[in-house]
Amino acid sequence: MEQLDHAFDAVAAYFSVLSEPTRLRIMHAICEEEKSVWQIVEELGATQTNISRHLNMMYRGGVLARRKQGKQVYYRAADAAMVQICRDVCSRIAAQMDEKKPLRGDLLRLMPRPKGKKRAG
Amino acid sequence: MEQLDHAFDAVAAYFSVLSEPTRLRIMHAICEEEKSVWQIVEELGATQTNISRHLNMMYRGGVLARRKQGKQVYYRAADAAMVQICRDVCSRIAAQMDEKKPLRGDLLRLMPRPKGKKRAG
DNA sequence: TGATAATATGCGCAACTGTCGATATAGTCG
DNA sequence: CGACTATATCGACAGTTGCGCATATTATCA
Repeated sequence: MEQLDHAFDAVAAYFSVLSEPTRLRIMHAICEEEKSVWQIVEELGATQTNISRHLNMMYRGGVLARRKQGKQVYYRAADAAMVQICRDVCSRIAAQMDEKKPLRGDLLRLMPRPKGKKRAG
Repeated sequence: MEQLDHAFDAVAAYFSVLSEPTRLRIMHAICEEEKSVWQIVEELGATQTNISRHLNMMYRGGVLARRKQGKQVYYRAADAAMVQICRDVCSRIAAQMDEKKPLRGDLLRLMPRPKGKKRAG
């Protein structure tokens, strides 16, 4: 029955991708629209080496998709449901937190939805 | 604007709790009903030291709740929504996986719901 | 072809994390 | 109180991870 180990490992690996502040900032930066590596580097104020490594890890982990155009590589969220899961976690943390904490408001503003896309209705 | 750092740190910390196979096995073991530390130790075949440490970490991280009864301490999922997030992630991973892989079926069977509780029809 | 820009990678280091054995604490029973 | 059980914590160690520097790779342009 310990074949389930592989399943737990896979889930843990997936959560691991999201368990790092820099990678969450990346998700936050590109969840609305795809951006090039350098755009992300400037927006986050981090080193190119570091961002590039995180982006590649997230890509291999199935969290990000990428597109090559000329010299640039554009990254975007691979899966809208994944971004939604991030929002859900933000809601959970905010929920068990004092309403007056500014952190609570910040949490609820993370990972905004793309603006161009309208839901039917 | 870098006050958001705290928000990202908080979310990363939350995901970190779920980014470890042993802790996911614990979630799987107790998501249906609360269990004592020793029950979990036996079910997972791990050392008491290790399980106890993980349980405490998950408790402090807000993922588990606990109840003391005599000598035993019973742990349970603190938040049904959290368990649902685990299921969502399982679904996501399974979705981008070959249907014939047995791992896919395993993923979809993780974190079963409590049997006794019925939703309003 | 060479020069330049955008991105990825090898190496080393410091910090963190999961694990274990041993032990400490808390609760129950006699 | 002491003996016993259930759980938590301490100290150490190996493996992992995030980071920066330097460098390699890929693509465009002259």
